[in-house]
Amino acid sequence: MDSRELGYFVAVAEELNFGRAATRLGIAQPPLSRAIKQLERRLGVALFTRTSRSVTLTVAGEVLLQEGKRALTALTAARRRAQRAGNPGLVLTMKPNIDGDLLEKILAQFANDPAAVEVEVLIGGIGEQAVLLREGEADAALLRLPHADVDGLAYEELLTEQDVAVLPRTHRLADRASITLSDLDDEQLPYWPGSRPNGGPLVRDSAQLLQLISLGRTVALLPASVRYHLRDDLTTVPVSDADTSTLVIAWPQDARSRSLAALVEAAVAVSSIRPARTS
Amino acid sequence: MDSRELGYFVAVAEELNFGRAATRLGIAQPPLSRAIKQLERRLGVALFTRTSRSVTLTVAGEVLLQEGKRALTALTAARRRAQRAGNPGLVLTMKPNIDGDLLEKILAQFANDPAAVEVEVLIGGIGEQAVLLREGEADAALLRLPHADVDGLAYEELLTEQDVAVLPRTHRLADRASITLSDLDDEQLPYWPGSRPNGGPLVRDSAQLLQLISLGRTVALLPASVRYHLRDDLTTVPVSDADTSTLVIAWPQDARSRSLAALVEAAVAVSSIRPARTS
DNA sequence: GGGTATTGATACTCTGCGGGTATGGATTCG
DNA sequence: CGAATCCATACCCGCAGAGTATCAATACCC
Repeated sequence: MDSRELGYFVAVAEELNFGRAATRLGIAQPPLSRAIKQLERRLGVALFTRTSRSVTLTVAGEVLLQEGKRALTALTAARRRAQRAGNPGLVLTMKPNIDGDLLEKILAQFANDPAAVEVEVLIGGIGEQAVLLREGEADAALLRLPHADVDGLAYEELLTEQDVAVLPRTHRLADRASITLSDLDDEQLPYWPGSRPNGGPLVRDSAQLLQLISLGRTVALLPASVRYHLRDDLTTVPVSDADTSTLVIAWPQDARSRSLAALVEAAVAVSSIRPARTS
Repeated sequence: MDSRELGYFVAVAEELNFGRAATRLGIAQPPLSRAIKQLERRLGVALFTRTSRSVTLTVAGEVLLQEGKRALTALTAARRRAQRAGNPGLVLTMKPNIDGDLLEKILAQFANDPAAVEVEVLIGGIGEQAVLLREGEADAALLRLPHADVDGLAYEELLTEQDVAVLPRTHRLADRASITLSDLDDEQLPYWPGSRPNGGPLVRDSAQLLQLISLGRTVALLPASVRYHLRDDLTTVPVSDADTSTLVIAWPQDARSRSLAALVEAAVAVSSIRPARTS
C-alpha cells in the first residue's frame, strides 16, 4: 500500500467529502475519487459507503483511519528523526508559562551531566507538544496531565499542583484568601480550540488569554505556577475545589538516546528538590 | 516521503549491497541506486557512505533503518487490520506445544463470555508470533518470556514454569529423578535459526526437534508443559538449575476491541485456576 | 603490475500511472 | 421544476520510475 494513497484516504475520511478533501490535498477531485476506488480494490474492502449526496466510513474505513494515521505519523517521524540524526542536540518542546519555573533549573542541572548536549527549546501551540514528539520534531516535551494525550509516550512526573484562578487585581474576588469553583459560576470562562464552546471567549494562546483577563472579559483556571511570570495587573487566588494537574517530562516510548536519558534524569532531580526545600 | 522509497532503503540498508537489494526487491540495480540517491537528496542527509566496493550506513541511515522499519510495519498493519475489520472473529497465534495445555481451556472459558466470537488459531513458526501481531495478521498471541520480543505489545502473564530436559526413554539420564545443567555438558544441544550455532543440530520447528531427540542426536530444554503432548518414546526429567519461562497472552498495545479484552480475561481466569486447583 | 571480477553510477529510452479538464448522473432543496 | 451539490466517468497528457547498455573505480589474484 502506498503512503500517498493512504494520505488521500485519511483526507477523505476526515472531511467525509471528496471535493473538500481534494482541495486540502491540492489536487482535483476526479483523481482523488479514482485513487480511493483503486485503494479499495487493492485492499479488497469497501472503505466508504457513498450515496450521491453523502459519504460515510465503513467499519473497515474506521479501522484504516485510526491505524493509517498512526502509520503516517510513524513515517514522518522516521523522516524527521533521520534528518535530525546528524545534529547531536536535543529539542525540548513546551507551551509557554507551564514549566512551573523549572525549565531553567532543568537545563542548568542537565549542563552538569557528562552526556549533556545543546538543548533547543521549541515553544509550540496548545496541544501540539505530543504531536511534535510523535512526528519526530522534538525529543522531549513538558506536558500537563491529564490534559495532554500521552499515547505512545513515556513520561516522568515532575510537579503536581492545583489550578488557581487568575484575575485582574481589580476583580471583586481578587482580595479573597481563597474561593471555590461556585464563586466563578457567573464568569465567562474561556475555551480552547478543540474543546466545546461554553459561552466564553475562544483563546488560542496564553498571551491572548492573559490579555483578555486584563480587560476583564474573562477569568481563567491555570496551574499555580503561572504566578511566577504574571503581569502586574493580574493576581491569583487559590480555588479550594479546583482540578489538579501534573507537569511531566515526556518522550517517545522507544527513544534510546543517552543524552535524552540524562535530560530526563536532570528534570526529575530538579523537580524533587522542590518538596525537599519546603520541608 | 514515499513508502516505496523507504522499502527500497530498508532493503539496501539490510543487505548493504545494491545489487543483492535490487534482486530482493525484484527490480534492476540502476533504478535502485537512483531511488536511494533521490531519497538522500529529498531528506537532505547522506544515508550511506559508499566506496566503489562497499556500502555502510551513516548515523542518519541507522536511525532511518530503525524508524523506517517500524513505520513500514505500521503501514502493513493498517492494511491488514482494515482488511480483517469486516470479520468479527479473532485470530490467536502461537507456536505448537507451548500452550501449557491451556489453549482448550481458554477457548472454552471464552465461549462463555457474552462478547465471545469465533477464534481462529494460527500456528506460526518460531519467533513469528510477535511479528504477526505487529503486522496486524493476528489479534492475540501466546508467547514465552523472556524469549519473545514484546516491544509495542501489552501482555498478561498466564503461567510460569521451569525448563525440563526432554530425553529418549533409553537415555542414560532418563530414569534420574532430577538432574542439573552440568549433567548435559556433553550433549549436543540444538539451536534455533537466529541464535548462534553451538555444535548441535539446527532445528526449525518442534516436530523436527522431537524427531532428533528420538534419534538420540540431541536433547532439549523445554518448558515443563511439553510433557502433556509427548511422544511415547520420549520422557522429561526436571533440571534443578534450568531457566524458567513465562507463558503470556500478548496483544497490540493500542488494541481496543471488546472481544479481545474478553479473550484475555478468559485466558487469565483459566490460568489462575491452576494454582487454585493444586492448593 | 596487469588482467579480471565486483560493485555502484551514468546515459538513454520507454511505458504506465497519476493528475488535469470536461462532463454526466443522482440527489437535495427552494 | 430548475438550481445546486457531489461523486463518477471519459479522455488526454506529462513525467516519474523502470529497463538496458555501459562506464568508472576498487579489490583481488597470479
